[in-house]
Amino acid sequence: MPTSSRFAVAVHVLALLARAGDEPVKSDSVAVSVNTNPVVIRRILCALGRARLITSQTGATGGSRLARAPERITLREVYRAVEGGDTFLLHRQPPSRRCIVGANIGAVLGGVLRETNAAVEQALAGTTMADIVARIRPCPPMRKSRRVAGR
Amino acid sequence: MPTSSRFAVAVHVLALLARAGDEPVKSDSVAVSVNTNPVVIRRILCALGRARLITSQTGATGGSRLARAPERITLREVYRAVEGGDTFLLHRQPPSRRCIVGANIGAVLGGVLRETNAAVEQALAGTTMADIVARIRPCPPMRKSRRVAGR
DNA sequence: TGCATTCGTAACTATTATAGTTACAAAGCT
DNA sequence: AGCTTTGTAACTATAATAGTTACGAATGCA
Repeated sequence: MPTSSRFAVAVHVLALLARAGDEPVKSDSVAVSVNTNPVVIRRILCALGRARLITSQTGATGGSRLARAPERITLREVYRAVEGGDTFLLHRQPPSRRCIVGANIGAVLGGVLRETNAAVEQALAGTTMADIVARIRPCPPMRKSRRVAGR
Repeated sequence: MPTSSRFAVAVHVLALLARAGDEPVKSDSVAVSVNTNPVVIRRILCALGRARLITSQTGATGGSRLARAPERITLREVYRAVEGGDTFLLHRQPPSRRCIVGANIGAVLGGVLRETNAAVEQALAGTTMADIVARIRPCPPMRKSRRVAGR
């Protein structure tokens, strides 16, 4: 069983940006909503920026916003941006090559795990950030001039 | 990204038992093939026993063997036995409930992650230990009286 | 019955991934 | 110029996993 909440945090972050529309959102206000440290948020934002899902700007009026419409951002892209892609792993140390099973299990399992990771991505591809935002609440988007993003 | 090789090791272990047929396999000989410590193997075997996938016996002529035919053991069962089930997780600390996104993202993501975990299990359900063994090598099963299991 | 053998498990250490924190240079407004 | 925010480095803290040693309990056999 793994341990990373980065995907969940990334979706949370993008939902906040989606609700903010054109208004840039600062990492500090995101951190308040996510209830964590701003640097943790900036690391996620950085990964999302590298994946071209958001754009960020420094400066007093800076912050981050979505690079495209929420309808055009799938959870698959978010997942790849922050988790690198492969969730299911092989042995840590390579098995004994002197045993037929040990010598071949890597290749056999590799195929299975590749298919499994593909199934994950396919499942995530079916949901967009627009779907997420729509499910968050059946109500109009946030108004301007609030401190905490998406309040 | 997670970090557990238990699933890979468990499949490796079961492949060894499958190839051994009725002959009980000792944790020490499994450990040699997997290239790790016997206690690590025994912990996996213990989990597989709790899931009724194998049976084990103490004593000089003891060891472990499959509880049923390899055709009737799916990777889904193996996965649940050693990984508990949920690979995709939510936030570590709960988000701010004072923010609409924070207050609702848990429920929304929960649904998505449940579906994703289900997709994983469905993908794994399509392969049995018999498939794994068949792919390991197109050759007859091991002969008796070998020290290292499955050699 | 006594003994060698093996499992199951506790207890501890080592390693690694993730998250949290402090600090600061670089970028960008006004 | 001066204030603000991002991006990142460097460090600490926490937690999961794996590795190791040790030992009681179960089992079969002489």
